[in-house]
Amino acid sequence: MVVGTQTPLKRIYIENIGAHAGETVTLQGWLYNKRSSGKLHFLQLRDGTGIIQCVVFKGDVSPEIFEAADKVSQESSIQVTGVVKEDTRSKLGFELGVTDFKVLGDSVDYPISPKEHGVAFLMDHRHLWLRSARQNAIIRIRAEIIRAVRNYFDQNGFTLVDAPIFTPNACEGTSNLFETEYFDEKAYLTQSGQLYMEAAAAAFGKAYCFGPTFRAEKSKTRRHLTEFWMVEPEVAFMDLYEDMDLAEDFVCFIVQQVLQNRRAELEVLERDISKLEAIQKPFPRITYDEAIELIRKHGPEEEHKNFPWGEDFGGDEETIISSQFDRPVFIHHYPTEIKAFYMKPDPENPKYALNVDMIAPEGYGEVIGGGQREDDLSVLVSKIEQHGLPMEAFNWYLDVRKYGSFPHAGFGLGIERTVSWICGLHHVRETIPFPRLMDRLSP
RNA sequence: UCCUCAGUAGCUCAAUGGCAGAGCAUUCGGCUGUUAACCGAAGGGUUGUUGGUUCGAGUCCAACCUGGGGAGCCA
Repeated sequence: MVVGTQTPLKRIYIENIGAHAGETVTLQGWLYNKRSSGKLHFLQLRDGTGIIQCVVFKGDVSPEIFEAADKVSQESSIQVTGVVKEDTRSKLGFELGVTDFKVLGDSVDYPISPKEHGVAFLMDHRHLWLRSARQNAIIRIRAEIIRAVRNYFDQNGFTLVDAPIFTPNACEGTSNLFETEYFDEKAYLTQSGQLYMEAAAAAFGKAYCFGPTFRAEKSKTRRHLTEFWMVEPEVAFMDLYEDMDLAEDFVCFIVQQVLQNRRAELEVLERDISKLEAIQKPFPRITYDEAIELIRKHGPEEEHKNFPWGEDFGGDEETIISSQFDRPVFIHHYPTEIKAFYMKPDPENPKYALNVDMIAPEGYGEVIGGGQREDDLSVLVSKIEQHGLPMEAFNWYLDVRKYGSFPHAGFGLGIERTVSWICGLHHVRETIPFPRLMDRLSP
């Protein structure tokens, strides 16, 4: 603050307005919208923590200030001083009776008007779109979910072990990776930190990583981004069933934290809160075979009646399964052959893997994928050979089995799909501040 | 990669093969309680590109470009 003789302004944020009723305060922010009525101007001021109506009455301010309030344009940055008044007509419960007003920064021809816009236009202006009440609510809920993720693991004995973004090889050999130059060799952007977490589990017992991951798939659906964030816990001496216990406890915690701390934002999004309040332990657990039966029994199309065993589920099938439950559902024991090489086959029936997916309710699809890892060195070596993967790239990974192998399990939770589900959104592109899609690299 | 729909004012959209339109935004004027305020006026157009059919094309045909929705792939 400037040291001087001027009266210091009492600057506050809109979210704290209730504590200042009757006081003269100063707000700084942007003009969200304006309505005018001859001798009255109603300025909707947005400061990032909320929106408040500021009433400029011609009789209360100088002609210059009244004129300035008349001319101010949408999204100009402004400073407003006035008296905080309780007012039942306001959604916030308070208004500001303006005594002083000035424009800090002009805004000429702001492109996003109060009326409707198309998705492409809004995505081109994503940097401005984030100012809108709805996008603001989504990103605040995303931040709350991420806080809950970190708090859960930090408070339950996990150590944060960051996985690298540059990786030397196509880790799982299943999906397309982004390739980049790394001095004189090729590197790939990580698709998962899991293999590194397995090494971390041997060092820390309980470990997790949280960061961006990348997939170069040409997927063009509401559930896919090329850059997305994943949290991946891995625990030594944990089996598949304890893995499911952990996942359901974790997801319940996230939902509870959002319900507790971001209710106002859920209301902005008109989210059905009762659907979230239903997210309680235990979650139903069904096998892949049982899931197939559900699809054949409840699928609306003819092709569902004959859904073949051995095929992975698409978005359609996931929706059919999730519609049978009011909370997330675990599907475990998929056919070993359709799962990644590191999944451990069930010793009692090696045709099935000790893996698990968690399908979110309301058709939001897979939010978690995980399971128990192959811990037998020789089995893992032959799996790598079967999948045609380069053995030398996995030498370090095999060391985890070579030096004191141990049963272990973990999972990965996709942040954007979780945000999409909890917010009740149609598309994951709104769940991340600056989405990266097949056909979108900017802004 | 495939299927499908669309592209007209800054934005969202109209216009039977026959004069290029509206709402919002912008500018000007009016209004002491507005809630996507309202009322009046003004400015704003190479109808995605190229070619074709036709007396005449925003409209019909072909190719291409861009975008939306979906599938596949994938998480």
